[in-house]
Amino acid sequence: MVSIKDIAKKAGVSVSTVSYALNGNPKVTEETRARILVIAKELNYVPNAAARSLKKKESRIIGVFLTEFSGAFYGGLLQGIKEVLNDKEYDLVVCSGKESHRMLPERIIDGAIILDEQFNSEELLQYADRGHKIVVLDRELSHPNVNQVLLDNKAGAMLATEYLLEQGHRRIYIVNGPKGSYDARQRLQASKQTLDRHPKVEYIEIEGDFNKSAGEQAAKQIIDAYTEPVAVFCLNDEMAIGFYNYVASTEYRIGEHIHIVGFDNIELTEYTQPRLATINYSKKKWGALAAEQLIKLLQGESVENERIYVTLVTGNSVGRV
Amino acid sequence: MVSIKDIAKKAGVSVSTVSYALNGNPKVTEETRARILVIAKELNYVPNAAARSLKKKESRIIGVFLTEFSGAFYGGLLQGIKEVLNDKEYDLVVCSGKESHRMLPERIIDGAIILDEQFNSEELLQYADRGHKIVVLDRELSHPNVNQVLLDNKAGAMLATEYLLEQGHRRIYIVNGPKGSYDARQRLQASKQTLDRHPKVEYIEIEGDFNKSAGEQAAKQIIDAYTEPVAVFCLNDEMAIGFYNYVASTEYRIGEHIHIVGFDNIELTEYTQPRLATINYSKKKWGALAAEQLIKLLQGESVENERIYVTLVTGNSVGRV
DNA sequence: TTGTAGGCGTTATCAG
DNA sequence: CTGATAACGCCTACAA
Repeated sequence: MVSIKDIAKKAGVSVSTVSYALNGNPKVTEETRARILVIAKELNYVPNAAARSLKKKESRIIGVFLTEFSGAFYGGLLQGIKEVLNDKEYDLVVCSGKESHRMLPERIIDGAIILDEQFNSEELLQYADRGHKIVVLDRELSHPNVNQVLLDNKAGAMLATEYLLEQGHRRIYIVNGPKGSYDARQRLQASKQTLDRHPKVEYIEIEGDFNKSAGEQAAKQIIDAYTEPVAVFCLNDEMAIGFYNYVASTEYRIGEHIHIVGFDNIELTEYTQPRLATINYSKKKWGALAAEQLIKLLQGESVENERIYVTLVTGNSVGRV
Repeated sequence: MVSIKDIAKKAGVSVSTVSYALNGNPKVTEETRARILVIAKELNYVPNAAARSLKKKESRIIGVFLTEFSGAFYGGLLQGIKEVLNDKEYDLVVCSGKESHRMLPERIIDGAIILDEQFNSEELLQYADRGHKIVVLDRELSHPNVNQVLLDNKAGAMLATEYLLEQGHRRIYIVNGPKGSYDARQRLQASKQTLDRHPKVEYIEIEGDFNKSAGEQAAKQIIDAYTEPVAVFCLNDEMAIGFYNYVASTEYRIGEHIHIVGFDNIELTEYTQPRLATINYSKKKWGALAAEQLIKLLQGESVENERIYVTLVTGNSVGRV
């Protein structure tokens, strides 16, 4: 392993001069600097991150914590994060699972972005107390070292629900997300609140977990009880896709017998027949904003919690009654 | 930041005793060890990864390099890698993009698993020359510090092609993958080779890039020229899904007018109507094997290149002619 | 059984 | 402008 010591020896200068030269410190002549850079390249020198971290107390790496590595959902989000970070000379790593939590306290990463309900808030607060900077995308958490960038779930759920009402639907199913999910809780609550203002509308809640199979289950349940056209608000698109798949194996038609609206506007919705109505927001912007907030925290700037706005995407999955 | 020094002071012992105690070195009494552990917990001590890495010359972190963060495809693979690594007390981070390549030479990670055609082989070989251990999943690369774990693309393509032939198809389209892809090249070659043994069979190659939109394009092209039932081998499932979506907007039916077989057996194929015939292999096993090989390399064991076997999954997307 | 001390590769503070 | 030198936090001979 070649270190600045080796370069110093070969160049006939001291290690400090090498260090200055490599870091572009103006203390050293442009001439010797150039000479040192040449030698460094010759020797294939690469700085040692551990040594630098140890000294500078930062790694310039940010960790994003996800529940699982699957999920086509994450692509845009991570892209948004990455672009902002790279721009600020930070690097990004994606982690999952309890084992990798250590990256934060052990200072392998300088900060964390959390989209993992399983990463519990108490643990996060402990890290925040120790001075680690964190941005959460999946919960409310108040701490000077923590910033929130949350979806405007309530607005989204309201838009979706009102869309169904406007189209004349009076019998509405809501397919819920998993118990622990902040997003699901918010969406459900806002949807119910909207529906409660329409006493004539009947609504039924069905359990779900944000996975395709839950959508299939819900579809089966609804179709088994089918008497007349109904509307369904799946609290995410993934379940809506499962719903579609189940319905496709029956004689019923989406947008005719069963009207459905989702949430997230995942890429796949473009390909569904008929197009799934859903709630859209920019995943990339979400990620980018989260990254920006984290960098501000790291720089000691004060930041306000942020909200990601959402819009309704209409589609033929919802017809008029 | 609390270090072993602080613990030593509070415990009235030397730093080395603390270090021994924390690392379970039998040199220290069980009694003092216990006392030190209590104090460490009290002070909320967490070891500093940079210092440890610097000294031990290892981080116990493995990096997986992917082309992009999206792709539902990667879930199982990463899960397989993660399980093996965690079992061996290694941690996993997922990286993407040129900026993160530095993690290897700077020794932030102890080794790398590559599934990213854009990470060019020359650069990889440089790292291998410097002693870094690498497992590649997407190319052939011969070097003592590099191990390959490749899919048996040829067997898969042969199985898929022969399946179409057995079902009586005599007019076959092959929708190709992107130019740079090793997998695509192998699959195409094996498929052609199989078809060449059947001079009566007509086959046409269509360009593609492994994305859904390419499948749609191919479907459009084939349907525009449609005269009689045809068969299609999409070199991956993603394109097959795009193909399905396009066909769904026409009056043609998969498995009746157009027969189609894919490759990868991604989760979504279960939900297609009719079920997509495809080539299956265990993504999890692939990842697990890659991780095992990498660990062996890191331990200085010699390893043979490995191959992941594949099987045919039949489906109603292919009918008899 | 415990303590002392040197060093891992860098950075940064001093003098020179 | 350049060079010694002392950290950073941890590990590990070797000495006591």
